[in-house]
Amino acid sequence: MGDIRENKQARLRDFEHSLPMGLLKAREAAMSKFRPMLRDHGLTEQQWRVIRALADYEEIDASELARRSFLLSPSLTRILQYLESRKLITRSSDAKDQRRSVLVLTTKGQKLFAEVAPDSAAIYDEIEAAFGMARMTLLYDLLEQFHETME
Amino acid sequence: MGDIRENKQARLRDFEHSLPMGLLKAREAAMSKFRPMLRDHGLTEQQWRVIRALADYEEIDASELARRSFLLSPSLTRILQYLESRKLITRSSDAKDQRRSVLVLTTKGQKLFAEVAPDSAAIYDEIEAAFGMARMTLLYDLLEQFHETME
DNA sequence: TGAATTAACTTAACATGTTAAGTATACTGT
DNA sequence: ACAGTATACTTAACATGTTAAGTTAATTCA
Repeated sequence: MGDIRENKQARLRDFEHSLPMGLLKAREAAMSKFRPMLRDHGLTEQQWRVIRALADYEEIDASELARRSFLLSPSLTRILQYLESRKLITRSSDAKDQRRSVLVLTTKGQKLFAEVAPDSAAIYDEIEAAFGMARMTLLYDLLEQFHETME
Repeated sequence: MGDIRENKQARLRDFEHSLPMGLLKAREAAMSKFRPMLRDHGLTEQQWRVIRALADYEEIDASELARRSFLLSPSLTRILQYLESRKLITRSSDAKDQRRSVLVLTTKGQKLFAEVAPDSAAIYDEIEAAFGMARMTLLYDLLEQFHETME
């Protein structure tokens, strides 16, 4: 029972150093690297998540898009309205199920994606280089394990 | 160069499995355990962060409170107005520096803290038991390292 | 087959996140 | 002393988070 270990456990009891706070701070640290770049492209991080998900699929319905971009449907509804107003996406209703909307990136949307993607990748590369691939994958694995444990 | 490792690296390139998304999902998984309890007590997670920080200090000014609760000042301003309207805190201005407000938990606020704290601790215990102390501290350490690397 | 239920959104209401601008007080150097 | 600057908030404006309720279309099953 070393003091070091006891101190670590004690710190995790201190809410400023709790796991939820650690997750929040780590994410904020990461996103602060991306936000200025996205801002220069006129996008929020959530709008970029949607565009990125749309770029991966020819067609995708709103439910699937919400899952993949990890947004709640009310948020997604608003974002899709905005992206449609900027003519970055088009919506149509699924012929086989009129409840579903099918979203597609317009040419303009694809163009924007092509512009932002390299900048995004460059920042990701920097982060990876600074933190190291080994710790990066270890951290990601732990996050996934944690997520699974919480289910 | 095992395939397993290459796959992991490839997955981290897939934004749905990127580190920022992993951080977001892990945090959401954790907070979803706390939110219903906080809701029963009539608090949001941010309001609870503020109350918790206030409970740790006799007196604290808004800047320090923002740092400790990890909130931006505009958010904190609104939250303090709300908590004051519920008579959970009082504000006064620092005699030595009129720019600063000094926040203090009222008796009602202390009472609420005393009610919520055990429920919060219980949930934290469950999470700790489920995920294990070893992985918990490892994950937290990695998060701190990541945070430091990003500075 | 048609009333009840479910699914896929959308709207509403309120709280917070984020950036920029505004206000009042303190400090700094001449 | 005082003009200039910095600090500590506060306000504003817009976007998203979160929960609840509403709407329309599909599905179920008596």
